Amino acid sequence: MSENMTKPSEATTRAWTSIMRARERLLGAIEAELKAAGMPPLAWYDVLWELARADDGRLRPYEIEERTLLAQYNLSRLIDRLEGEGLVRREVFAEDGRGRWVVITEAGRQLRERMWTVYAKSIEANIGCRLTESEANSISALLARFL
Amino acid sequence: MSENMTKPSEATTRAWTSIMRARERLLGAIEAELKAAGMPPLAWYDVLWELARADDGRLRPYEIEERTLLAQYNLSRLIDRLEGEGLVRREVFAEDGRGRWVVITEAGRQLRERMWTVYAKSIEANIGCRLTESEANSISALLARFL
DNA sequence: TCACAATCCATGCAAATGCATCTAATATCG
DNA sequence: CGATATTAGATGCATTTGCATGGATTGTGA
Repeated sequence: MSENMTKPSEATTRAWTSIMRARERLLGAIEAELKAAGMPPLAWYDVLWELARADDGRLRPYEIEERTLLAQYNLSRLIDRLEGEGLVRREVFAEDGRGRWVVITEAGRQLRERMWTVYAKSIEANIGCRLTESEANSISALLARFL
Repeated sequence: MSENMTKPSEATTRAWTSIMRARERLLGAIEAELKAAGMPPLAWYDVLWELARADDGRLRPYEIEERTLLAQYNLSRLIDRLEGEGLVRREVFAEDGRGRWVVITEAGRQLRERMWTVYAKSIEANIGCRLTESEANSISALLARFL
């Protein structure tokens, strides 16, 4: 707990507010485009994507949690909604009676793909077209410090 | 509306997820430290800070909205809460009967300062100490493309 | 000037979130 | 083994958000 008491530099503070604001703006734009296309929120995509690329299309809730950074209680209820829409289903996890599998359904895979057609265009229109490849790489390399 | 149909590159997509995740992690850490110190959420800070540095310590709601990127209806109710705590007060805006002033109080200024002592430490501990000055500058320069 | 549109902010209601806690099952340790 | 702690996930409740719309005022164009 021995913290460094040094105050952040101007540059550090600007970096922080840039991260906050860029995310704000970009997420706002992208979510708006998804919504305009009649698609559900981005968090649905994140979960469906993690499931779709997992072995057998299934993960434990805590695994989804780690991969998406969703809070446990939020994920639990997001899965409720996804299940209600028939996009995933919960199955028993035999090796541990406390655990569950969350399995993506065919409808879930299809929705994810349809979301991706919109999402991809959005990412390109809001982000890709404003960065060179090397700039994009710089961003992910620099921000990797925080992951 | 003629959109570029090109799909985003790998690098672009990674840049986007880096932004989302870095913000997630950093905000989580910083909000947790504020809360641990008994402080209100970061959004309160943002509003108080914009007011504190504005002329006469006051702004119109729509000005706060622009500066903080808060949604209009969220800001309206955030101001309710701030007002309830005596941190700001609303005053009439004589030139336009639709408008309002939001004025920071002395208690508001003091709270902002106390929050800053915690917030600054958090920014340094989570961000500053992981970046050189030039890296921090690179981040803000690159992300400025989106602002 | 008068009808109509636009702007500023507030608010009712439904949905999502945060927090604390609960249940059920498993792990640990005497 | 038995008591206790820990883990996985769900949930009740209060707060916050999102969406649509409302009320009040100002701008605009015939």
